[in-house]
Amino acid sequence: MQNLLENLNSEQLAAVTLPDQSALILAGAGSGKTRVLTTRIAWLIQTGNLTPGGVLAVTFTNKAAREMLTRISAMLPISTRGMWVGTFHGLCNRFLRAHHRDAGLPQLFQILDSQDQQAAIKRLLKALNVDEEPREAQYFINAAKEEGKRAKDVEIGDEITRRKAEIYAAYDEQCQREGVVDFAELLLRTYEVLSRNEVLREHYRARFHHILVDEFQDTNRLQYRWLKLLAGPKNVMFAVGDDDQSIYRFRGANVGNMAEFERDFRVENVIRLEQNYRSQGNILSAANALIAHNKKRLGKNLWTSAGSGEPVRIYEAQSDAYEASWLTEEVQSLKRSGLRLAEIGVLYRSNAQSRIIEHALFSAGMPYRVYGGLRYFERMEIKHALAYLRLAANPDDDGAFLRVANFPARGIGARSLEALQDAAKAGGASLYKAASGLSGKAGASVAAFVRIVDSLKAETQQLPLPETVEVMLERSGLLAFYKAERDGADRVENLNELVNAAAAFINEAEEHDLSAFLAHASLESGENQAAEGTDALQLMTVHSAKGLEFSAVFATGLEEGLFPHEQSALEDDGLEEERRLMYVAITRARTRLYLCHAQTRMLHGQTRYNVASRFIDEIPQEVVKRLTPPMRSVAERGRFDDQAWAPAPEKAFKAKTAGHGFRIGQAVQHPKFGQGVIVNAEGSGTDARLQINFGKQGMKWLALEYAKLTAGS
DNA sequence: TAATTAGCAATTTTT
DNA sequence: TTGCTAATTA
Repeated sequence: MQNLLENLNSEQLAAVTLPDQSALILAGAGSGKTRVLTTRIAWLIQTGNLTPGGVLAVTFTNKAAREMLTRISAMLPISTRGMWVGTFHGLCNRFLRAHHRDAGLPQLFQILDSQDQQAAIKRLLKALNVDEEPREAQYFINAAKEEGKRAKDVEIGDEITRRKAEIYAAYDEQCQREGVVDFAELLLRTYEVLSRNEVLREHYRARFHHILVDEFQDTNRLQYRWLKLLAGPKNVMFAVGDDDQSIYRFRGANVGNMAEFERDFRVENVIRLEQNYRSQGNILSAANALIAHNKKRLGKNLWTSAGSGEPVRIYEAQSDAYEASWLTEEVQSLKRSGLRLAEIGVLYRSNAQSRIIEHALFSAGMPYRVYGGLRYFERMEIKHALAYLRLAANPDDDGAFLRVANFPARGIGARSLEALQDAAKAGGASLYKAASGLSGKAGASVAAFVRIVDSLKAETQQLPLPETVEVMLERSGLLAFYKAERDGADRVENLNELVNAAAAFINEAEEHDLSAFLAHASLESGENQAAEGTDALQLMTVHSAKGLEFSAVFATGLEEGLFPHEQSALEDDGLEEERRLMYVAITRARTRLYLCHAQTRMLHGQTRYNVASRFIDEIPQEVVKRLTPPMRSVAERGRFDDQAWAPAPEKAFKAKTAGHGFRIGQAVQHPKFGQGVIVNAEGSGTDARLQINFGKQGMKWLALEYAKLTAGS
């Protein structure tokens, strides 16, 4: 026991050893949050307060769940089998498999990931013959479900909402008919079962005496209600989170849950973990000063016992290309000084920004790895393979049927499928069932496909999972198809990898059947990119960097309009969320932090002229060091062009002037809006209008004749 | 049925 | 500018 609690600081210790009452732990970045969470579980068990089976611990990612289990196993000589540790979705899946009857689901229900859901919605809209944006409908449905609302519960304010609610109702019917559930449905269905079934509810309430939640600031309304329902009046909730790192509001995360939790659970103990074990002093000062600009906070200040360390470096580049090539050189010099590339993170606000950075890195022969984009189980060929497996498990899965009926091509065209869909609709049956009634030429090719599905189902019934996958790859013709393709080598490799994935799954998971594997594939989208053995620079968005840390961090593209993103200005509370995002970026760094911005940037095929992000100004001067002379205008820039800090220009900067003395890129002063940069110009003479980026004041079109503009400093 | 082309829009994305 | 979808053509 002494061992467990060794080396905890006093706040961590207090959190770990809290008495049996609900608590909120405000855990700052790098404050040992996971350690507290896992030690708390281990301590409860070791002191006899709790049996492993009484633990319910919820995370947002599979990675975090695995990490938690590993750490608990390392601390205690017990099996973690009986614990419920997992993601909200994973745990709900487990619950619904166990109680599928009560939930009104088939035993082998399938899980739709976002991609599958979108496809299902598209199919539905087509069948209903309504003209609606699938994305819109998907957003509407998920938002409603996350509010805990069924179609009938949606408040109908106007015609548009009424239409969407109708689509929602039809979508739910379709899912029910096909035996599939989407991500939000996993949660909502579980919530509904627990609400109406008192026996089950009491059973789980009696079982999970302690409920622990990680990343609590990211919970949505439904997840919070789910937790509340499960906790009941007696159980103990231990919620760990950081309101300053709440960056997923656009996905439904509701920071307000933290305050609500304090009230609902009459939390007496709000413990703040403010000692940071990651970053050096100046970096933390920058983070603290920045986030202090936010009004809606629970309040927290990070500190460290490490020294102040290096200053925060600010680099101003002439263009996005300069930024990228400077970054490349800087990384090279860091590498020479002994830093591993994997210890360096390059962060940006949006994925589009990676392109130019990649270009520079690639030209310099610098190994890098980009996170984000397609993941293993999201790849097209894997989706196809999974569709065959889904049909083997449940032939009535229309989504899977449509996906692969004619892939590889076997003469089932759009017309055949339409005929089939009509027949299915008329008979109220699945496509698979309707297929036997089809006659003529179309009937023959469809029948051939049905035979493939049937033989797959029959042959794999008794086979172990990896062999099932192998048989499927052969029988479906997928392997043969990609082998014949010119550039199919990667896809063939990915498909073969699926056999390994199945083998790995039966080694690790408790259940070995096909539908468990399919659920796994839906819930765990897999690695972001095949891990390379080589040491590589890490490129990612700030969002995907959350939870990670690097010795050195480059935060790039810190410009008004980009970061904070211009779209955020339209959203309520948008700027504060952008600032939290910046806070996340800063707190990823251990010893060295670079903040970079460029004066011009190619965006959507046009050169944009940007001023530095306000977030840079919100960092105290005492902790920063400017690597470039503070430059105010493009006009002045020439003087610095040949200085050592500037890499060789790739191409001359283009600026146009319309005969009135002002030119694009020039800094100007306006009596009301202050300093800005001319971004665009139109007309000439008395018609001349200038578009000026005033940073905080926004982008404005001003008539030259009336605007009292003077050249800026 | 497949392949080409025009048009369009363009944050962030744990499951 | 890019990458995706929808419409058009061989």
